[in-house]
Amino acid sequence: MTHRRRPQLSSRKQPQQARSTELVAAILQAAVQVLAEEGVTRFTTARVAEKAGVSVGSVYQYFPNKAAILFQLQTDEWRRTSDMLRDIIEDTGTPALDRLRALVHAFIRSECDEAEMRVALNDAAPLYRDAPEARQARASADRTLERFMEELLPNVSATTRALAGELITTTFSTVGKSFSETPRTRAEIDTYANAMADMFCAYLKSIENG
Amino acid sequence: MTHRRRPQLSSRKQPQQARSTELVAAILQAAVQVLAEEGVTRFTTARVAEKAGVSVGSVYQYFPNKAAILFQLQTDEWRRTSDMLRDIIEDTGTPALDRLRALVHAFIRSECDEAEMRVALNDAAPLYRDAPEARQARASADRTLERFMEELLPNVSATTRALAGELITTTFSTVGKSFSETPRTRAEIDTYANAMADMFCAYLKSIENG
DNA sequence: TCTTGATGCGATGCATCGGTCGCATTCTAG
DNA sequence: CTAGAATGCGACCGATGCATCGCATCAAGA
Repeated sequence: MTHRRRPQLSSRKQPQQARSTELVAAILQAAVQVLAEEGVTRFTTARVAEKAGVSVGSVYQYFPNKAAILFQLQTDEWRRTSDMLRDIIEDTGTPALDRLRALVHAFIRSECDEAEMRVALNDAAPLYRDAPEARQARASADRTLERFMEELLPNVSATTRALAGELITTTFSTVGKSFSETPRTRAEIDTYANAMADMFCAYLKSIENG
Repeated sequence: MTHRRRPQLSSRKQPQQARSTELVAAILQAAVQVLAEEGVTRFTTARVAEKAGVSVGSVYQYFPNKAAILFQLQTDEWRRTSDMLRDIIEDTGTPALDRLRALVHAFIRSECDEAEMRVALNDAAPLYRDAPEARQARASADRTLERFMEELLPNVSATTRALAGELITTTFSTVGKSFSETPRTRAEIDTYANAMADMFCAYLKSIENG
């Protein structure tokens, strides 16, 4: 590993007047469209600006560079899904394993929604992956899942629980991404999510029983 | 989805004299180095040529474009790992579940070897992913795994077996990739691979027992 | 109304990259 | 030995992309 770029991703300045906040919103919305319709390789500041009905200069008023736009989209995405997952986890009316199943279903479904955009956003990862902001953002999402694992595996050593947690979370996240790369029907999604939940449940039971 | 490029990936012409085959080898070797040391974003034909001690023109004698070089690397990679996995699967002296465990271990280990190159190669996927050659290459690898699944789940309907097979294969391939993105010690690799194998075994048992 | 900072603009600079083309060099068949 | 094919070269071209900068426009308080 050597010369990977460490682009500045934090925003250049905050919009203050009403028109500028609308402008930023328009840029982000256009960015999503460009990403979904053209893919990363054709994702350029000029195209985003054009689709947003805005000039390139305005884009650079609020984003230090191209990667920052993509990182913003990814960050928003992470926040949305982590909120969604936390809502499911904290619904302490239903049994833990059922919540796990619901979790898997929700995640896979959400991955398949707007799949084009998500796949392209994933392709863009090398543009911001090495930035410190990205590492930090990922870390915060793990906290809630950790607590959920304590609930799922109360009678198990911390190390094996951590291992199982890491395995399960990276499984449903990476497999979900891969699954959503090809178009799926609603039925396919449900059967697949069920299979994955079955796998997790079987695994967890096998751990509890020694 | 719209304007994704469909680059020509098949080789421009075959080397005939000795020096030209050496040249092609030098190019591919240099490509691996550039990819590992600089990442996709800095992977250019000029840099590859320079590191190979060769001119750009010579590169284009045997590769129609940049994507073709990357695709060649990926294809070789796929062939190596699929050969390795087949060797393990066809070792009919050991029980099926042990072979599955060996499979997981071997794959994860190989992913962690030369991880830099593999991660970068993965980042390059959008450059050739949509090409028909790539789809075809992936399909052939599935055949052997299908047969292995028949051995692992003999008393199960074809549909559930296919589902389980797809889930397991995409799991250990995508999770392996994700796992190898951060540097790992040998011990970490083994514990993680064991956990994954445990999960698969538990899942398979739960399927067999209804 | 005037002033001042915020906002918006887009032509333009600068860099890079992918790929080509005409020519030089090396091999090999006859 | 020689002719012609294969190979190798690298300056160069067109295209594209990212980002900037000086200027025009707008908003809002004095």
